[in-house]
Amino acid sequence: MSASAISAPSGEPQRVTRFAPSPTGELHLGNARTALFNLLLARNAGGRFLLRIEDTDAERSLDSYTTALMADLRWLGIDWDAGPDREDERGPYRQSQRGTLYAQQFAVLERQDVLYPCFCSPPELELSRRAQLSAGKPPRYAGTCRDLTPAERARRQAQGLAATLRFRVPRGERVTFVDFVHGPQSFLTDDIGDFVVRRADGSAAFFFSNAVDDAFMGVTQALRGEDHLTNTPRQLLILAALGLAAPAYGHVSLIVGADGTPLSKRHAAVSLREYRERGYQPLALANHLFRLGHSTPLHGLLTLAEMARAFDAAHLGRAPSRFEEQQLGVWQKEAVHHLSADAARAWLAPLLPVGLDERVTDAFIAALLPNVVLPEDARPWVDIVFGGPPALEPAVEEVVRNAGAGYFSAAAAAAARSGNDLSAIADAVRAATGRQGAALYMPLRAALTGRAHGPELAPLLRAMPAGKARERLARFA
RNA sequence: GCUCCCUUCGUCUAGAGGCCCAGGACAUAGCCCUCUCAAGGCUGUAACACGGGUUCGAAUCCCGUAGGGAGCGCCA
Repeated sequence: MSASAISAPSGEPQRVTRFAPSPTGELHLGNARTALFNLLLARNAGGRFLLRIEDTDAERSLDSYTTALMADLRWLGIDWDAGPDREDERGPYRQSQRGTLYAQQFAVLERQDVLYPCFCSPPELELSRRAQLSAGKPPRYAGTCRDLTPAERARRQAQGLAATLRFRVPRGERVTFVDFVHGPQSFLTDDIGDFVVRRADGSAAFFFSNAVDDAFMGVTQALRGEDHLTNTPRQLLILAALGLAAPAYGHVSLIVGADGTPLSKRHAAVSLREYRERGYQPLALANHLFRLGHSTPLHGLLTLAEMARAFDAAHLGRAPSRFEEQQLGVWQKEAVHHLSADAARAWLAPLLPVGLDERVTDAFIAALLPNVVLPEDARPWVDIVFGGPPALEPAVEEVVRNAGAGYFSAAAAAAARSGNDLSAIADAVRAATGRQGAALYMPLRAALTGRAHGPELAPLLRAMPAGKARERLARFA
């Protein structure tokens, strides 16, 4: 669905959402879901979706992560109206390139005296935090530099001490807002310590750059992880001091593992890359994510466009959602079964022997697709169908032994006559032995594949190179 | 420690005082179909964390308890 397929109700400002990752690692499930939800939230109202890279931490941010992030998002089917590779007048979309704007806004705040330089060193701050914690108190900034006189500030500056800029949080006030997922929220400013808005190296800190960018980029709805909920008052304070409009904030619960603890490598693969490499379909992942912490009356595999139409922020969950790979597997199976012939070929091609005839390839895939969830499920069948005669697994040894020589000589003869036509072979065996049902088919399956279970025999046989079937049947004659 | 968030079947969830001895989907069990598996059809098992209130009536409102999570960073 294109952004213009649904137009915003006239008179209402266009909805703008964003995904704002920091390029300090691989895109993981939680972030991918946040991105998806924001995309859907925008598209649902015919709005715009932005991608902003929060790379203010020069030490940890890597360009390669940004590139990978964008590739992962696109793989999932998420595309943005504006972003680092699609700049517009609200950009640039990399925070590392927005220093001028931040400097202007710092100046606005400095004029109001809501900012003050803090000369405390990281070790000092760490010490203070630890002391407070062990005294059973909240580890907040102690306010050491809050009320320095101009002379004291000048003296420290003269010593060459690098200063951060802190936000002077007012005392005794209450910050309220309506979280569009959780409802009304209220925080006391006395519980909030003065926080850093500009680092000693001059770069903008998260609370500041994130809030300012949302305002200047015209973001109307910021849907993010619940870990940001208690930080929201700080950002509201900044925006209020700047006289900028805040977006509506909504916080989705975190994704947890099967045991209810925060999702980690211990539970499952957490990066999108791993799922992609294991052969998961992007649509499978999107469908699972769509229903994780979000509910819809719709059943079955949905396209991104359908998800956008059905997305409803009112049905965003407040409780943490457990990520279970088994559930993802259900969507994966659905997605695989819905694969077009071309897509299925592309999906399984890496497993197939090179130089295979196109018709054989297609027959093989058609036979196998209903029985596989991941490419690895198809792997053994490549050998069974295209390799040498398969050894019998123990479960079917007796099936073959009990069939009797007449069974297989009839089968082999039919195979020689009619090629890999299952019904011709079955007819011949039926005529020769009088068998029917499982007694008729199981020895064929066993001799042909070595296994008791597998894809349907007729299509599988069509994929098998000529002569192979006859050879396999003849070996028990 | 302080502040905040959360708690309905195994899982994702519906539910905004009577429509709920709680509905759906997936998972799971049984049956049917069937050469096996898968698919499909039918049937079933299965949950309001706990304790107090308020009310004629509570999954829904209030208080508390327990458990889980987040934040309190010159990380985002």
